[in-house]
Formats: sequence, structure tokens, C-alpha cells
Amino acid sequence: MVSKKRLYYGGFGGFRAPVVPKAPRSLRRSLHKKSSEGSDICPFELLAAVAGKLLQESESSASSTGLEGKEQVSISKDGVKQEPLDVKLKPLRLEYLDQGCCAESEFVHEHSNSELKKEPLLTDLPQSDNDSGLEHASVVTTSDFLKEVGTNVKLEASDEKHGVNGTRNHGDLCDVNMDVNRADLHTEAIGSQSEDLTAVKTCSFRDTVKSSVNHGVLNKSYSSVHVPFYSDPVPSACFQKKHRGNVKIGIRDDDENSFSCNHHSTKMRAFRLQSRSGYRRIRKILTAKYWKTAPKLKDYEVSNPTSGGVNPFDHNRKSTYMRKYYQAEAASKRRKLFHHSSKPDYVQEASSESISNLHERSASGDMKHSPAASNRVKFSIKSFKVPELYVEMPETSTVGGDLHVGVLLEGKKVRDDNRTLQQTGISLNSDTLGFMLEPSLPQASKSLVEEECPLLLPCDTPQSLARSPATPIMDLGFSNSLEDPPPATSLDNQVEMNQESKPLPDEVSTEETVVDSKALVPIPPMNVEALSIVPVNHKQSKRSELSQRRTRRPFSVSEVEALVEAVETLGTGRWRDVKIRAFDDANHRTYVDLKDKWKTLVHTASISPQQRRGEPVPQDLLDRVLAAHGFWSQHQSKQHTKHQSERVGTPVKVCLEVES
DNA sequence: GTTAGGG
DNA sequence: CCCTAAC
Repeated sequence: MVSKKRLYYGGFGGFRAPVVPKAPRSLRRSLHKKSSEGSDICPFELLAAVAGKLLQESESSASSTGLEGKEQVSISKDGVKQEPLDVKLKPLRLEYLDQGCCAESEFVHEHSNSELKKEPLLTDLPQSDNDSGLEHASVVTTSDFLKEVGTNVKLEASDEKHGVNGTRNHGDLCDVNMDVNRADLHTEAIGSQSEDLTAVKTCSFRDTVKSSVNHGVLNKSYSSVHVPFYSDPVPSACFQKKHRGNVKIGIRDDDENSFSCNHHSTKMRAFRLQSRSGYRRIRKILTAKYWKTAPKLKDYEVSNPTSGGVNPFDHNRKSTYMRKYYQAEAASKRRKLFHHSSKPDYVQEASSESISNLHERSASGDMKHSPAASNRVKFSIKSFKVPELYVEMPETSTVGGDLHVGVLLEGKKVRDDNRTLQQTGISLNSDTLGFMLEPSLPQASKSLVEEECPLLLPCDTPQSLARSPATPIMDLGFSNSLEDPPPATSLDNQVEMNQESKPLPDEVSTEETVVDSKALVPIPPMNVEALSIVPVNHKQSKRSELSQRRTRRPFSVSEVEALVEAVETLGTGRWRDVKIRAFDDANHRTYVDLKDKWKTLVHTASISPQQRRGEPVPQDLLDRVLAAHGFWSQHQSKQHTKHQSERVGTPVKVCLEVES
């Protein structure tokens, strides 16, 4: 197969896929691995096979309607019984910022329409030169490539007759998207099923391809998309470079017709393996990042930094951007904050979806404990709706990188203070709220979470203080938007993540970074600690983006009184002292706040009562404000205590105190 | 880190 | 309340 694959390479400028030593796979792989590697099995085949099962599952489980006619694919051995399946393979397009990279990577391009279907094997697939539309579904054939890049396969049950587009809408699509490394697939497939899969797979794959082709290929909407991006571990220099440039993957709906440019991307529906427990695991690996999109996503881009084998982290800076757009919104929205996603459909559909796991591996572990593990971040979200997702990864960032996530609730940022969180239904113990990407490996995950995963989301403004319930805002370091006021745990939200991490080449592929396509699990508040902190660097972390205005907390009369009293005593200009004296326990009142309040009090006292707004301040207090203000104005505050005698009015006693 | 002011 | 220059 290899040779064949290479043929395709030529299409890309003659680059050959670098021979990459296979990175050690995860343990589990090792279990079953033998057949996979040695075998000629095409990854796709495997995928196809898996897909078949997934479909079955999805069918059973999937509530979604719309699957009318289904192709039937019979897979004899692997346990996928003949069930009607319609599998679709959607091509993802990978864009490499660095064109050169593309060349290196092995891809098979197919014109979406025609070519694929004819031949079962990927290798056979003709290359497509065109970059133009979605039509060009490009499939990465190279095993290596797959490994590194990870493949998304999307399986959809479709009605052949109607064509995917017509019949199935987002909802219909199988939700499961998985990124699979080829290796993983093999492993999974093999493990769960049997080696025989190969043959079957072939069929499946073929069918899959076909159906997609027939239907015009890509559906307009994808129910969900996972995109793993990270570069794989493969040490090969070439590869690294490629990734190093940013890799973007764009997915667009047919409607759009145009993919973004000349990018090669492969889009596929992800599917799960059915193996009992196994299929979950299938989840994947990919990488560094991965996300799901709701069905409506139209455009999806990811850029993935690939870490260099040697030094993944540093010099290779890469930015990864993951974006999802809704058709309508995409343009308008800011990338970074995508909170707005407003589409209802999307939301609804997407809502159910969740991302359970993200695994990220860092090339060299920043983590002390275990390199591999350290990188991992567990990220769980419940009810995850992402209209648009933007991820940026700084080149400099380490694998563990920063994760910046913000949550918007009702258009407002949710701060991570306790009050806000509680209101939101999220409780935090600490100032920061973190997300962790959990390695697919069960065992690892926990350990990582607690110990290894250091990723923390720094909160910009974290003061946690009790705040009025008014508008919950949480700053996490990144912004998430919650669309609705979340009922406790389930929040609909959009998440933006900025993560700086570099994927580790080696490990990545091997280890699994698996993302569970669907399950986002809300992180228990308790685990906050678990949230690892990742240093956020960049400006992004800055409050400008993240922080939101603090919730407004009007001063109560008693607070005003305390303030006045303190100012009478201390004067104006010693706000820190005032704070300590009168508001030491009020964490939410900073000395700047007190200073500002005094300013407003002075102003308030100087205007007519009719002009005043808000909770009325007793006139007597206002009188004291004016008196103290006048007094201290003349006295330069602190310094002149001694002149008190000169001072006019009230503050006499105060002065005395001060002096003393 | 505080102050002082403008926004 | 935020932001910031100036200390």
C-alpha cells in the first residue's frame, strides 16, 4: 500500500511523505497492534469499518430522524452485522499555512464526486488537483500523515435517494465525530473486532466514499466536527516543519461551495468503534486540539502548530486557530470572542453534544511528572455548543500551554468569582477555573488531572469576592459564552479557547489524545484545584479580552457612612488606609473603588436631590461629605493634619485623630 | 503597589 | 467601574 500511497504524493508536488518511525503507541495499541501495523490495511478501511458500527449505534441511539434509505453495508466478520448503513466520509480539508508542508504530507485528493467511489482503496483514488471546492475532498492517505494529523471521519447515515443534503440535516447526522489516528484505528478496530476487518473495511470505506460522492459529497451541515489538530509526534523533520507552519483545516458546507482557498483538507465524519467499551476509546487521539462543531458549521479552520520533534515547544511557534462559523454569523463575529453564536438551531442541536475529552500531549513534557502526561489537558464541558471556536496557540507556548477559556452567560462574561459561578451553576473553590484535557486513557486521566495537568486558566481578574448576584461573570482566562443562563451544570456555552500548548510529536500520536466526541463532562467545581494552571502569557490573557467589567455593586448607605467616617478621619488621599480602616473585609471594594465613590459622593452632594439617582444617600451623610471634602481639600489631606485648627468645619475630631 | 484623574 | 499615568 505504501507504494501506492506514494503515488499520490506525487500529486502534491512530489513530496514524499517522510518516513516516520512510528511513534510508540499507547499501551492499548500495543495490545493489538501487531496486525495493524504490519498489515496493509488501509486506515480508511479501518475507519470505514468502524464507521459502520458507529452508524449502527447511532441509528439505534440516534434520535435523529431523517435516515430514510440506508445503504446497507454488510460486514460479516467484525461484528458489524449487516445493517443498513450509510456511511459518509467527509473530507476534511487541511490547510497548511505553509504550503510546503502540504507537499510533504501525503494526501490523496479526490474529486469529491467522481473519483473516490470507484476505488475502494484510498490509494487508488485519483488525485485531484483542484483546490477549489469542497468538492475536492482530500483524504489523507498516508498512514503517517494520518497518524500525525489525525483523521476525522464523519459517518452519516443518509438517505441515498434523497441525498444527504436533502434529507439529513444536522440532526440527522450521526453525531459522533472522531478523530482517529490511523494507528488508533487499527488498534481499536483490531482490538475490538477482529483482524478480518480489513476486508470488510474496504467495503465500508468504499461505500462510504461512494455515498458521499453520490450525494454531492459534503453535507452542508455537519452535525459535529471534531478536529484534532496537532501535529503528530512523528519526529520526522519534514513533518514538523509542515505543522510548524500553521495547519488549517477548513470545513465548509456545500453551500459555500468554496473552501477557503487552496487548502487541502480532509473532512470526514467521525465515527466510533463499537467495541463495547472500546468504541469509546476510539476516541482519539489527536491531538492537541479538537473541537466539535455543531451541525451547522460551515467553515472550519484549524491551524495547528506542529511541534518540532526536537524542540516542540519553543522555537516552533505555531498558532492554531480553530474556527467555526455559522454561516450567517461567521463573518460578523470576532474570532476571538465568539460568544455570540446565536443560532438557535445550532445551539439546540449542538447542545446535546459534548466533548468529553481532549487530550493533548506535549512533545517534551513540561510537566515534571511525566512528560507525556503533563501535556494533557482534560477538558470537559457539558452541553457544549460552539458556534464558533477560535483557538490560538502561541508558538512559544509550551505544550501544557495556556488555556484560555471564557464563558459567557447571556452575553456576559462570567467571572470566576464564587458568587458568579454559583449563580451560573458553577462553583469554584479557587479563583481560577480550569479545564483539563484528559487523556483518553482512563488511568492517566485522573492522575493527570490532579497532578500532572498543570494547566490553569489564569483569571485575569480574579478577585473573587462576593458579589452581587446581578450578573454573573466569570473570567476564566478565556471566554466562554453561555448562551443561556445555565441551569446548573449544563450550560450552553460557547467556548473559546486559547491554548498554548504544543503538541508533542511523538507522543501525540501514540498516546491517545482522545476526545470523546460527545461527552462533555462538566468539571466538578470541586476539582478546581485539579484545574491546572497554565501560564497564560500573551496579551490575550490580558483583561482586555477576558476581563469583564465587574458587576456593579452600588454602595449601601452603611458603606457610604463608613466611607465618610473614614475619610473624615483619614482625609482624601489615603485611600488605601481608608480601605483598610473601613473596608478591610470588603474584598470587593478596592481603595480605588473607595476613591471613586468618594468622588461620586462629592458630586452627588453638590447636585440637587432630584438629580440624584440610585439609592438615596441621607442628606446628613452628604453634608458630611461636603464638609470633609472641603476640609481636606484645603488641607492637602494627610500632611496637614496639624492645621486642623485652621480647617473649616467638621473634621476637627478627625484631624485630631490623625495627628495623634 | 498607590494615587489621582479622566473616561 | 475602568484605565492609566505618575509616583
